[in-house]
Amino acid sequence: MSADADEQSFLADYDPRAFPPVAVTVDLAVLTVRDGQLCALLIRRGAHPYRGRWALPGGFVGAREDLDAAARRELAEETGLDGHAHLEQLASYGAPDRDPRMRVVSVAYLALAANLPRPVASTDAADARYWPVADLRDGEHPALAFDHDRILADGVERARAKLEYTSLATTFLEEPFTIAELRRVYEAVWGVELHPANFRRKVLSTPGLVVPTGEERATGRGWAELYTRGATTNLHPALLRPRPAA
Amino acid sequence: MSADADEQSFLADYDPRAFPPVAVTVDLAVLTVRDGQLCALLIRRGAHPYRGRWALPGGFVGAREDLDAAARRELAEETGLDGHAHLEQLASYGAPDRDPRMRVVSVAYLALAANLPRPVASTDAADARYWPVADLRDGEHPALAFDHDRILADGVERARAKLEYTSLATTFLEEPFTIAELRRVYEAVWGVELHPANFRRKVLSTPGLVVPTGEERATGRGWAELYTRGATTNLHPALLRPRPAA
DNA sequence: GTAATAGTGTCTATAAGACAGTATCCG
DNA sequence: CGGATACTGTCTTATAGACACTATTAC
Repeated sequence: MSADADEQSFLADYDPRAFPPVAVTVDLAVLTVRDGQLCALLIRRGAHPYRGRWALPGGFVGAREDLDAAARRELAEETGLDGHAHLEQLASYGAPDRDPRMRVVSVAYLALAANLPRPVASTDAADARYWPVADLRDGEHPALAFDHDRILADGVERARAKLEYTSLATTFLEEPFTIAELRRVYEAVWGVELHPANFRRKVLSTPGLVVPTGEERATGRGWAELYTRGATTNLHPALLRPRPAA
Repeated sequence: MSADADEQSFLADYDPRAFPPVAVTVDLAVLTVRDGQLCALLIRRGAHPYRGRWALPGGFVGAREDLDAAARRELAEETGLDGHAHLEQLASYGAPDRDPRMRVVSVAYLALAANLPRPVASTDAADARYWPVADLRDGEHPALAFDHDRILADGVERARAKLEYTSLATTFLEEPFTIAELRRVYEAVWGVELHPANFRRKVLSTPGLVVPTGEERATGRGWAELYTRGATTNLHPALLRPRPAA
């Protein structure tokens, strides 16, 4: 009741046996674009609970490990990522019953990477592959384990939103890339068709977004100029996705 | 090494004594606008560590308590908030040494509320008051306890960004309010001056953002029309803050 | 009167949506 | 040839920034 009741609860925390056991994990929503579709890396669980169900990759946070470091370690373990991928914290999920075994608070991360050849089904899981998120949404495949449907949905929405005002779309591509390839990333992530001419004008009129290499690449028909990522990370004004009618 | 090494680590978690003790807390960045300044609610710590330092309000997450529920409970305890305040998860902070006593992972929340008369210095802390965030930034006052400077800075930036594309600014005001009062919220949060005429046009041209009551209020000089919050929560197009030069 | 504020109207620059049109290549 | 793609250019509309102007009130 006194002014340091707050402190007493902290002191209670100080005794390892005085507070309820909680595990802290990181879960990863790893997104990439494959064959024109936004895909998420999923792991098939080999044991209970949710045995046989697909789940986001993730794992325990080490005793003296930073949250970001744990996410980076898991990303490397699950994808064998060598190049630079984007990694950012997404949100935390801690419903008391989200894991039937014990109280688990999961700090979810969002990772964006260029098309990865091998899903690395070796290390930690029974199976691993990239699933188109559109298929998962349609209920065509069973729901994910735990609350991972929700986490993945939040991650996809974060990625969709960030394409509007950042240069993150370029992290889905290997350098160098063409303007049309960049446009197809936007189209895959947003699930819409964009006007090629207007998209091109918008991208090239944003200083420092992409840097022309001077090279060209033979595409399906014709030749397309090649670009690398520029220094600009924030888009002003934004490249807004088409709204579902006004 | 086998396909369920992942599972083994989960089973290890299942034994409460087999994983390192971690405490999960919620910390609140409670923002309000007082006297034209964006202010944050801070609590003066009455005990070690960081005794006497100002800190964000927060506390332990109950054994079977959801994260959001813990944040709502703490907000009610610390502010005595009766009316509707906005509350959303901000991010999680889990550097291994952020609390000298033990491993603590804090899930931070951002709360926005209308001007609150009494800081409620009674319940949990030695002292409590609203501090203008501009003063804290200038280093005019000592740094906050733990990593709360960082959390508060992240919360302020989140609030600033969300004013651009949501109707959240209205949660800083009691109804009914004038367009000028709403503008002063934007000016306080962003720390800039806005053009009154253009701001008015923008707000009134966004359908459903504010609803005229038909009443008027005597202001300093003259009469101003009164409005209440509308149903629109997302602003399209956004009300972008002035950028520090192009 | 002056100073400050609420509110209206207008001009201009910018940017986006729509679309015409050329050049190139594949089949 | 038709069809698809890379790329250029133009027209229209919507919006934001800047600013002129009136009305009202406090002092």
